[in-house]
Amino acid sequence: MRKKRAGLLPRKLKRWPDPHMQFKILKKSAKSNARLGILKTSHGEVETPALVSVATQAVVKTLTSEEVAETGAQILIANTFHLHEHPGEQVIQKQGGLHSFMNWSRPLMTDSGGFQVFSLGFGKDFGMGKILKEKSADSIQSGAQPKLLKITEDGVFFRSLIDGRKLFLGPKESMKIQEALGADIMFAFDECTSPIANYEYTKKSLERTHRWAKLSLKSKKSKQAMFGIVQGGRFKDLRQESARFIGGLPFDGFGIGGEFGSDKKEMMRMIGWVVQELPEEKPRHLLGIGYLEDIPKIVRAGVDTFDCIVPTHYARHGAAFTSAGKIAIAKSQFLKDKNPLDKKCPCGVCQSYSRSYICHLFRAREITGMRLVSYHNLFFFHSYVKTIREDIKREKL
RNA sequence: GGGUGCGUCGCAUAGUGGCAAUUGCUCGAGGCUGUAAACCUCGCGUCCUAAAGGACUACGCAGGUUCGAGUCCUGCCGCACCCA
Repeated sequence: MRKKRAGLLPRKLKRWPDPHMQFKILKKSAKSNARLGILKTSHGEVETPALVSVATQAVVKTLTSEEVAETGAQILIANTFHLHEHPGEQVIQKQGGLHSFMNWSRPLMTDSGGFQVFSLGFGKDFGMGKILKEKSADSIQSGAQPKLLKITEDGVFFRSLIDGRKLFLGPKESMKIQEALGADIMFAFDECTSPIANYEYTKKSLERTHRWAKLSLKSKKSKQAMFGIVQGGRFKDLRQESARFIGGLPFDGFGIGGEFGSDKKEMMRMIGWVVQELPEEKPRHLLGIGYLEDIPKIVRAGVDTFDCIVPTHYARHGAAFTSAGKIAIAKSQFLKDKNPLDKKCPCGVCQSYSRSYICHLFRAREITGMRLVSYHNLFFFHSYVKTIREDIKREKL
């Protein structure tokens, strides 16, 4: 089946590229689809399953790269759209590429800008994310365009967030930028669809994303690895079609993107449809999912890597994750609390700072409060994922 | 001693006849999943109500004018500035 599909590809795409990346599955769980693996890149190895920390603007917000490394981060993901705007890929290229620019010598990914097609488009128009939180009467019909973007067959016209100038990003442009940035793993340019997009819209978008996937592969000149992205929204046949199509292209791994319906069960079903169709031996990256409670589920579903803004984004909004649950550290009750954020946590923040102090920093709007919680949350998440890797090793998951 | 100006919900402000009263901050509650996010939404006189809504009390204090006063008038108190 897959071979047949591959036969439909243009001849140029038939040969697998020779990227500086390898994926090895060390162990498959007998209890679930979970796998223990190792992702090798020229900047080092990533033990999977792994949480990819988000460094959109070539920084994990509030932290230095050294600090990020201390939290147990193995790999980061930066963003093509944002870095193209700010400071521009040429600047980064002249500084020796993203690794050198941000002083991060471990593996790096770059997202393609496809998520911004959604977040700055329909996501913004309707004030919703890629998981529907409450029922919506709105629906995105085939042929609809977001207010501030124009989606064409060749790519997307954006408005700069900084000065309003027009920016164009398509598969070729995204590849060129990602090659200038020089991450170990790039993502194909896609359109992340909205949870209120109807079947027709999602299908048309999917076909476009598939064309873009081929063009992304075709435009690639470097030895960087590239992951294709599966779309198809909440529609089973589209998800499967997309997984088969993208899975049949000579990518080095696969991203599972797009909307994830309106509840966790639906999301897990959707991931299941896709994983079933993807080539077993290649890494699977789940894009932008990673609430703490999601992590064991997605790992059991067969996801190898996943990125999520939650540890850092929530940290800046005063939410600290602990073994006893999430706490809103800025609440006045914590001013009296001598304990660390988490008594069981061995991280540097929990060894040295009290809830009282961190609470004070938040209430006084001191940026160090955000730094301390970001560091702790990342440490906490990475430690948690490590226990999951151990669980797979010990056949507990 | 004389003159001028000002006193509004914890703080700061808007408000020159229809006002439970603007806005910001503080405070409180909620939200955030490939980061337009050190952000956003909501609440913030008291009481009743699930809510719609209702009742009461309020713009330094005391009087007055008026159908109606935070707004106009008189006196007092306090603060600031100017002149002696």
